[in-house]
Amino acid sequence: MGATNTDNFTDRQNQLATLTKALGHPARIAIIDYLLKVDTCICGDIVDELPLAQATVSQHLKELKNAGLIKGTIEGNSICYCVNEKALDKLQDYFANISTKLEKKNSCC
Amino acid sequence: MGATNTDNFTDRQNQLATLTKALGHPARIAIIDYLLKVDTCICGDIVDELPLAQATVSQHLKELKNAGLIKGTIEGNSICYCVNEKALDKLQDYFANISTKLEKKNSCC
DNA sequence: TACATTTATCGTAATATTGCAATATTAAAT
DNA sequence: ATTTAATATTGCAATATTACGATAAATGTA
Repeated sequence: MGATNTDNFTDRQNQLATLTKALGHPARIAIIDYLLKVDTCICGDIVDELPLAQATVSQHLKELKNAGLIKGTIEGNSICYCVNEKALDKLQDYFANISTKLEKKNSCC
Repeated sequence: MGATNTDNFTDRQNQLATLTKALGHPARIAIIDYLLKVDTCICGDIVDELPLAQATVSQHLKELKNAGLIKGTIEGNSICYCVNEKALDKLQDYFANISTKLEKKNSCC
């Protein structure tokens, strides 16, 4: 074990879990923060911004990319990482939907 | 290592990471789905709903509770689990905020 | 061509997560 | 008091994650 059982859940559930899991680390929240803050997405500076070694940051970027939350394009010598709007929109939809459901609900606890 | 370095990130970043991490498993998404779907939150049935053993479900519930995403109140013999609106509101705010930031942004990748 | 810069990958150690059977705990019901 | 039920906890094995140094790969520059 240690491996997540995905077979018995819906695609939607697995997809949402993939996205939220990818965000489930302060370094990766910080990366998203940074990408939203800077105008240009010239991104070697992510490493300088974060309190982690270059190899570790690269790993976190890879996870965000695998989950589809960011995309990277080669820009000469370096790489330009940007947030992927579509993935973040999915998450926004999910939580917005939850909020509307909660409004209609009578809280019982 | 294997332990997340939280010291060098902001409280906000750590809090958001805690919340998203707790949602980062299909079983836990499924639990939230279920809690939002049912009217009454009598909740021993979560175990019946999920394709996992009772011990495993209990563990997932514990993680959601630790993260503050759900709360459980003793209801006689059993326990009533409900979503915690406040925590979900925080997440909604986070993603809504991202969306407004993205609208103002010129996408570069 | 040689060198510097940037990013990715490999190897490895420490720790965390996932999952379940078995067992414990707690409260209701008999 | 016993028994039954619902949940939680423990113990354990398999796997995943986190972090970093070292190294590789790729590209730009002297």
